[in-house]
Amino acid sequence: MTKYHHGNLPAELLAHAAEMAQEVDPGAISLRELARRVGVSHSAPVHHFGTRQGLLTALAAAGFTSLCQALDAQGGDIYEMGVAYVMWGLDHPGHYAVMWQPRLLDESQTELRVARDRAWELLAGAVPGNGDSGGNGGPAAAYAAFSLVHGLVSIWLNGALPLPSNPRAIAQEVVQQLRFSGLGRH
Amino acid sequence: MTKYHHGNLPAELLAHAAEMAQEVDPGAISLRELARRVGVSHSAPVHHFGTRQGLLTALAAAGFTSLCQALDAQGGDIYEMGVAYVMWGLDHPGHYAVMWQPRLLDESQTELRVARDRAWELLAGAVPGNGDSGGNGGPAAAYAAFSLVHGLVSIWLNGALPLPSNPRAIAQEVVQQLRFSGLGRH
DNA sequence: TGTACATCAGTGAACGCGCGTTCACTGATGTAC
DNA sequence: TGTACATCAGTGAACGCGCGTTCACTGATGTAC
Repeated sequence: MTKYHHGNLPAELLAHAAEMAQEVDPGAISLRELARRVGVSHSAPVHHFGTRQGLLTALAAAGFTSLCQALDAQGGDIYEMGVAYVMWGLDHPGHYAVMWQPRLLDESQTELRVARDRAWELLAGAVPGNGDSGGNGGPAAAYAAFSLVHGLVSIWLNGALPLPSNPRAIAQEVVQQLRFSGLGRH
Repeated sequence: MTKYHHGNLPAELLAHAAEMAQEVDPGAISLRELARRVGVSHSAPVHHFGTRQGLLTALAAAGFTSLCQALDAQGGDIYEMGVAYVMWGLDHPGHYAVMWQPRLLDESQTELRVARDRAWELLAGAVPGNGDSGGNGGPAAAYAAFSLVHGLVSIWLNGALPLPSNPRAIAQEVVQQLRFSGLGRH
């Protein structure tokens, strides 16, 4: 059953790391506890990720890649992307806890920077008036959109406010509270 | 110079704890490092706060109390309160890092719950249609307002986006992006 | 089909360290009389 | 003014623990010939 060569250990380590990051402060994740959970020697995570920071960085990069897929599927509609962003965050609490925390991450990792930049382009690019075409939205619209969805996810994931039973419905209403210049109500 | 009885040690400990919380992940704050910085024995913080969690809870409670003062000074205007909230957060990064993280805190501390509830009432009470008077805003307006300001502070404090040189001006614009039912543009 | 060898994945012992918490203590302050 | 005593603030030694990282290693796999 337990093979010496696991075959997919890095992926399984990341999956368990995500689980841990959702239980405790991500800064408190330890490589040894991770190894224990996966049932592998404590040096195995080191072998694949080098350091604690390396692990968190890989987790964040994987998160951004997955988030991009979710955003891409929305066809560029700013409101639907907003809702998709929130729902993705709720579905990936462990990844989310680490993604927007540069202090925990190794910025020299290309994979992280690429995936994060891509996600940011998708988000900011969907804000009216924020693209290359110029417009009247200005940077404030992009700040507002990102703050709104990031804030909502953070509040719910941190437990600052209790997670309601119908988060999607509320997320939809909340996103509607943004007035984008030049856009009517959705 | 160094008196045995310090006179104001708890306050000084909290001040240094706030400094530390702004440098590192708040989950990584240690009582011993705090004591070292203040130049006091490592049991002194224990004497005053009991545990690590007790220290963080006291820090959060002090933050909420201070935040309430800042919000109170805005005369109930929702837009000005939003800006004041953001600016308070930027001015108190250490407190803020801990305030909306119930996982780190001891919820049995009455002082924390009282101060936090008070802050929440001030915020939610200022949202149009969210008071006892009923109205058309609904809970989504309150969610949106809180998400927006909390998100903006988080983004800037975490370094997810660089802090601009004129945060207040941007915060003002960002808050204006909210459309509150029954309220015209400010 | 078989052998030699390189490469990769995972192990487990060892290191030094900082931590939270406990405990009996001492120094300082204040109050009763 | 002086003495006794209670209370509070802060000390420092000691405990056991889990951690990140290093290192030489072994087991498994695959490839060249």
